[in-house]
Amino acid sequence: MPELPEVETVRRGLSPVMEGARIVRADIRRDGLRWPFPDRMADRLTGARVLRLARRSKYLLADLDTGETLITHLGMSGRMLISGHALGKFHHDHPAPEKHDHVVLDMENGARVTFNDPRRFGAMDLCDTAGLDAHKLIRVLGPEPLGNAFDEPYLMDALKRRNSPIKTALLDQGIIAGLGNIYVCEVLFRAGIHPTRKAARLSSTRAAGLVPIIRDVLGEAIESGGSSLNDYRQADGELGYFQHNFRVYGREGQPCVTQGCTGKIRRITQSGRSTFYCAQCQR
DNA sequence: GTTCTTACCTGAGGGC
DNA sequence: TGCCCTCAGGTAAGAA
Repeated sequence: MPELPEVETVRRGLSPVMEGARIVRADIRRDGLRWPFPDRMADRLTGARVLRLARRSKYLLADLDTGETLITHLGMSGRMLISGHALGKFHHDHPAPEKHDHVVLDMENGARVTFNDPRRFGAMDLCDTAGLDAHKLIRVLGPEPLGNAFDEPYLMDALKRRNSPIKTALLDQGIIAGLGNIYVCEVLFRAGIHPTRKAARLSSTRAAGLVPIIRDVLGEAIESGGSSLNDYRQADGELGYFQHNFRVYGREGQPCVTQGCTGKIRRITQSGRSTFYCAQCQR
C-alpha cells in the first residue's frame, strides 16, 4: 500500500531516469483511472521536459518546462515500472505493455516509465505549476510530517479539537499529510496509545510525543525502501513495494513484540479499516 | 460542523 | 479444479 514512504521511494527511483529528461512519447491507454485524465494529456506531456520530481504527501509531482505539473497518485495498487534503464545505463529494450499498464511515458534517454494500477484507485492530473497549491487535491492537505511546519504545538492543537478516535484523526490528511492505515497502526503501537482513545482526550504530553514517533516510523520506512531500492529495481524494474517489518500491522493473533508483554495482537474495525494493536501495551 | 458509511475496483485467499 | 464470498484500502460524496 503506497503511503508516504513508498511514494518517496518511488520518487527517488524515478528521479535518475526522469529529471532533466524530455518525454518523447506519452501513451495514454485508457480514459482515466479514479477520475478521467485531463484533456489532451498525451499532447500536453509529449515534448515536455521534466524539470523536477517532487512529492507532496502521497502525490508525485513532476514539474514540466511547459509550466505545468503532472500530479500522480498511486491509489491502492499503483506501481511505477522502469524499463530501458539498468545498472545506471540506458537502453531501448522494453517489454510489451501488460494488462493494467495505463500510462506509458518514453523518455528521450531511452527509459520507459509505466504506470500500472490493477485496482484503478490511482489518479493523474495536470495543472499550472504556479497554481499547484490551490489544486483541489493539494489544498486540503495538512503539513508534511517530515517538514518544519509539523511540530508538537501544531499537533497538540489539531488533536485537541477532534472528538474522533486518535486512529481516525491521524488518518485525516488534513491534519497530517501522508499517513495511511499501516503506519498509523505502527505509530500508535510505538506510542503506547490505544487506537480508540479520543484524540481530544489525549494528554498534551502524549500528543506531543507522537511527533518524533511519526518522524521515526516514516524515516525508517523511507530508509528501508531506499536501501533496498537498487537491488529491487535491478531485479524486475518495479518500484514501490517492500516488505517492511511491521510490529502490529497484519499480525492479528500473534504475540506482541514488546519484551515481557504476554499480550496478543488484536484486530478491530474503525471507520471501515482494520486496526491492529496490543491491548496490554496500548492504553 | 463533525463524524460515519458507502462506492469505487480487482486480485488474493479461504471455504466448500 | 472451480466457483463464490470476503477482504484489502485512499479518497470523495452522501448520510447521519
